[in-house]
Amino acid sequence: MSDLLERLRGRGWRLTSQRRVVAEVLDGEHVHLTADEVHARAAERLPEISRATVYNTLGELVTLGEVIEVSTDGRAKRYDPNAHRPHQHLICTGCGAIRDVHPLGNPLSDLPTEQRFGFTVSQAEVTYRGLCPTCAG
Amino acid sequence: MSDLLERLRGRGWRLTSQRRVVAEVLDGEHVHLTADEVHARAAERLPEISRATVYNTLGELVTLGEVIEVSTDGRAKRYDPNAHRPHQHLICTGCGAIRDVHPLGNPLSDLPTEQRFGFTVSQAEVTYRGLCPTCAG
DNA sequence: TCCTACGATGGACGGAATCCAAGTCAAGAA
DNA sequence: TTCTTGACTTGGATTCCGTCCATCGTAGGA
Repeated sequence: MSDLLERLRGRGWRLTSQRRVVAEVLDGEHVHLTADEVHARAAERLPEISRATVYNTLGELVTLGEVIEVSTDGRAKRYDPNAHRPHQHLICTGCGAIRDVHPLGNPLSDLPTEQRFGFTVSQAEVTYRGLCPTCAG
Repeated sequence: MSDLLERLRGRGWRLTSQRRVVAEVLDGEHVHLTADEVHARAAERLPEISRATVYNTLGELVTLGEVIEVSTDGRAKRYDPNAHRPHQHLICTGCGAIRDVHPLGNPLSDLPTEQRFGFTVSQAEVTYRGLCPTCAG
């Protein structure tokens, strides 16, 4: 993600301090932050950044394919900067911790044609759930 | 799901008219309703049922394992009464339509031990996305 | 340096879900 | 059958998450 800003500039992005800070927050963290968490971390460096701008920027990054939006539960969406390596997620049902995981095979190929009902299926998202070592005690 | 009410009674549920109506709505519909849709259908039979009661009852049914909660996107959760047959979901990214699907194999077995990071993994949920025949035009 | 269109701001707004205090009632007890 | 009680329901307030919008500011080209 280090050359993210260069790539964005190449796509005609106006490089504002707000966008730079949001991109840096995502770059530095290999976790899965909510929009509000991104806003909080961004505000440490740029105190007057608004929530609307964070939402706008995250939405743009998702549209550009630089960040993946993960809605694991009914709560706040999380933003995953690891967009260029296909992966799935493993979530602890105790504490909510999220890990990127790489299952075997391609989940998409497990859905036979007669189970697609005429849909043009383009994506398969797998969420594994269980207890992490800490929560399992 | 026909003997659902009997099972619930056996678990010490107080059998109120509201709970009966919510269970019947889910029983009769083999689709994936939102809480508000359940409330609307329930209100046809029991006009004064409140939204809070519908939320309470749905939450209890989920806790008891009689209904599955599906949070597909950032929208309203959907409630799937088909809880006793393992299945996955195929969602149209255009109109939001949901279908139950049965992929080959067991998704859980695709996650090798070294990718479990000490977690006790108990569930794998697969969401396929694509365009339905109507939206693909 | 100036211009201007694109981006930022923050407060209002909206949908979804939860919370809470007060009222109601299912079902066991007598 | 009636009584009693605690579980259940109610609906309005509240929270949470996210979007919208009119206005202001500024990045970057001329």
